Amino acid sequence: MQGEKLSRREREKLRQRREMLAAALELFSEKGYHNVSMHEIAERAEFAIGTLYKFFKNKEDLYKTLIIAQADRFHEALTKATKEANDEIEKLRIYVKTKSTIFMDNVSIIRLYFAETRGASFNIKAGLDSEIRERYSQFLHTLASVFESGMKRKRFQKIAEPYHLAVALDSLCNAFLFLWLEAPERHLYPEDPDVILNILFKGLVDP
Amino acid sequence: MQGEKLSRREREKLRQRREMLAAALELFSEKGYHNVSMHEIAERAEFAIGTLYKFFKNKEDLYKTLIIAQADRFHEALTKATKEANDEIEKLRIYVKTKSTIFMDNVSIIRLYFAETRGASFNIKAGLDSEIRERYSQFLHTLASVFESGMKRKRFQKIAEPYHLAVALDSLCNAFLFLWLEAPERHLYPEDPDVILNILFKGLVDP
Amino acid sequence: MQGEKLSRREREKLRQRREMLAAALELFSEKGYHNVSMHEIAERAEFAIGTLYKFFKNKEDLYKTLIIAQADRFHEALTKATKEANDEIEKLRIYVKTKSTIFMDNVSIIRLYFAETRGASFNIKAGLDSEIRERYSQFLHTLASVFESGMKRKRFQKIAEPYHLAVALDSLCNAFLFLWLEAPERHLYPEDPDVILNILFKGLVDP
Amino acid sequence: MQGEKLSRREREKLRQRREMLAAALELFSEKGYHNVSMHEIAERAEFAIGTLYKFFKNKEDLYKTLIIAQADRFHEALTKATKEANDEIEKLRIYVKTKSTIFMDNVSIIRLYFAETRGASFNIKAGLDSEIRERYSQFLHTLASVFESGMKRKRFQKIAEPYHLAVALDSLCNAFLFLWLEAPERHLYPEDPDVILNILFKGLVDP
DNA sequence: GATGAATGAGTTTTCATTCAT
DNA sequence: GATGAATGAAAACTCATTCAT
Repeated sequence: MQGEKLSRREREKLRQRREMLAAALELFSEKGYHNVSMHEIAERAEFAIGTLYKFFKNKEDLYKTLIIAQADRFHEALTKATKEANDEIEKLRIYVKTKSTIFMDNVSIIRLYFAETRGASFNIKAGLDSEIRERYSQFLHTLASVFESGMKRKRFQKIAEPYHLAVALDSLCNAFLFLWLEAPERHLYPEDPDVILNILFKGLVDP
Repeated sequence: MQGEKLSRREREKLRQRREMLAAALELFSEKGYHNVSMHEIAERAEFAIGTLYKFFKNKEDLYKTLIIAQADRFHEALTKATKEANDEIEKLRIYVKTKSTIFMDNVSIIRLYFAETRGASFNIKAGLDSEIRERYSQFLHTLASVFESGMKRKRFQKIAEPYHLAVALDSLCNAFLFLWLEAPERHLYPEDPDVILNILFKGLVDP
Repeated sequence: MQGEKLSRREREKLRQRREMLAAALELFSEKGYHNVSMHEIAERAEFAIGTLYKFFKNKEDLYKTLIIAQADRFHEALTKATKEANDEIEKLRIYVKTKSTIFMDNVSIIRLYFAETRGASFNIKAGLDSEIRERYSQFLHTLASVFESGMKRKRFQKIAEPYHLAVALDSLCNAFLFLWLEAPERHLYPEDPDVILNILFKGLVDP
Repeated sequence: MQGEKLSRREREKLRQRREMLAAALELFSEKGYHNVSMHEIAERAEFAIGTLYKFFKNKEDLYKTLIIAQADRFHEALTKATKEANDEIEKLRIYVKTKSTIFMDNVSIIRLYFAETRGASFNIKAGLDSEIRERYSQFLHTLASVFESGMKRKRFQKIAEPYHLAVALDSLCNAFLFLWLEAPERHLYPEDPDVILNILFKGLVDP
């Protein structure tokens, strides 16, 4: 993408930044925003506290950068997932599978992410909320377009607005993934995306 | 239930307690647990800080009391809602309507509640989590029994486990309610519970 | 002493006061001045906090009253002890014995007392120090008079000022009693007052 | 002992630490542990409160450090004093003189020290007590050995156990020094160690 | 006269942030 | 450019004391 070559200096900087973000991610997801100190992060990243502040203007900035980076990573992967197949039904199946995998592999970040999108954010003033939600909404539109094209191609019935269906599918995924998160032994979700899709695809009430 | 009359003293105490909880609720939901100080709560409630500590032994106790009281209130109302009609479909419709009403009328509490049940509830030391989730799970079983009896009575198809259907319905409600919360002007949800129920009732894919 | 009859009202008051002082003594000697709250004292004495303040104008006053009352009790008993025999040597022996008994029977008060007379009093501003020390000094004069009369009657050599000898004897008693207090099993003081008196009576160095 | 040169940084640190301890010592001995706040100490030492906490992890740590450092200093000086002469009587004379000098030069510390070794040392949670007393007891054994060797060399009569004589001598010193402390104008102790030694050396009662 | 609810000043401690070296 | 010592605002919580009932 970025065709320009980076100088050694710049590459070094990027590496440092990544290390700081990695340390911060570990700590925030282990203990939560308010229970992690900047000193702790600096120490874990093996930088001086002053250096940390050279890269991020304050704790909130660091946190925001982190969350947005992760959210982008997830949305990108999910967007890509909806491009994988030609058939819309298959697209949705891949989407659910991909989402499950991301979720399982990033449990701690996911918790942070939901704290931001759902919970009473500690952060209202900072506007992290809106930025994250904006991106989330953009992603939902991508997902909605799958439903839309499916309807055009008569693969799906018009039971609801495409955007609403996107909302519905995503919320079902989250709900079942959380179910699994809280009691992995009882709810063996991730192995079968069809549990979720069935609910959406089949009618509960006889037509 | 409580047949005994309360003395004036006791009634006064209860009123004070309610005022403190109300002030705390406002502040917590505005700014989040960690960004609210006990002094702030005391001031908003128009009591001295010492008085606040007479009623709640510490900040966590106050928070926990608040969350659990509200959760119980909601679960009770929702449980009652599922008893209102005889027909299962009608039960679900009433459920969705009731949930919407509660949601709209208690936006700030709802935010707090979700921070606890969904978000990285690092907010507060362990314990509240599990207590709240336990109650939530109990409620889901109540909701599941509606699906179960509906299946027995052939009103519903067996497209998924009753408990999973309960999870699905509740998560759909939450998702659409949040949608409305974030942009009330665009998504006119609450007027029509059938948007949600349609998704569940009708099949997206032709059988 | 006080010939005047006390009314029932007054007797009742005195009883209450005594109960408060008793509760305070227990608590102060268990946990120390700063680790006891007025509420605790009121509760232990089974009075309301307001009633406690009717009797003592503040915490310091209560403490002061308590310490002085106890000191007086001890000084009185010790003064009486020096009157018991005719012979000065015997007087001293009785003094040491009495002091031991008092010490053993009132260990916790003694600790408080020494905190006041020796330690860095928390209380310098209040002048408890000086009041207690004044009484202590008065008592030492009483003890000194035993040495003085013993010298006049040629029972004692004039190895030092009578007052200095009083200081010496009392400090020896305290030292050995503390020795016992800290390790009762190793230093079997109280059984033998002569250990102390020997040191005073016999010369360490050959004349 | 410490052959290594300290860097400027380290020397600076040590100086700061000393200043903090000096400020703390002044305040503690003026007003007692519980009547001194960490803010007060920081202010007197002319550091920010946070800096104080960089050096001592909490108030108790600061206090403990202070007391033990001083106690060690005194015990060292006194132990050295008992090695100065060959003759035991002379050793004791030097001991008394040294103790007087220390006492006079360190009145405020001495007050604190006695609060800890004698007074109801409720001041501070357990632990300091025993550590200080242990060291004191060790020192008494050193002093006792002077008496013991004096007895072996027939310089002293066996009027009591060496350890008891050590206790006696030390308590006599303390008693007379406190006498002077309270009323320097009346009791001109420090000029003449023989007042104390006479009491020990000469018999009060004719043999 | 007794009561105990209410008060709020004061305490210890933490931690984000700055800036001289 | 990196460092980390120094800062001090702010938080949770306690408790002596008052005063309306």
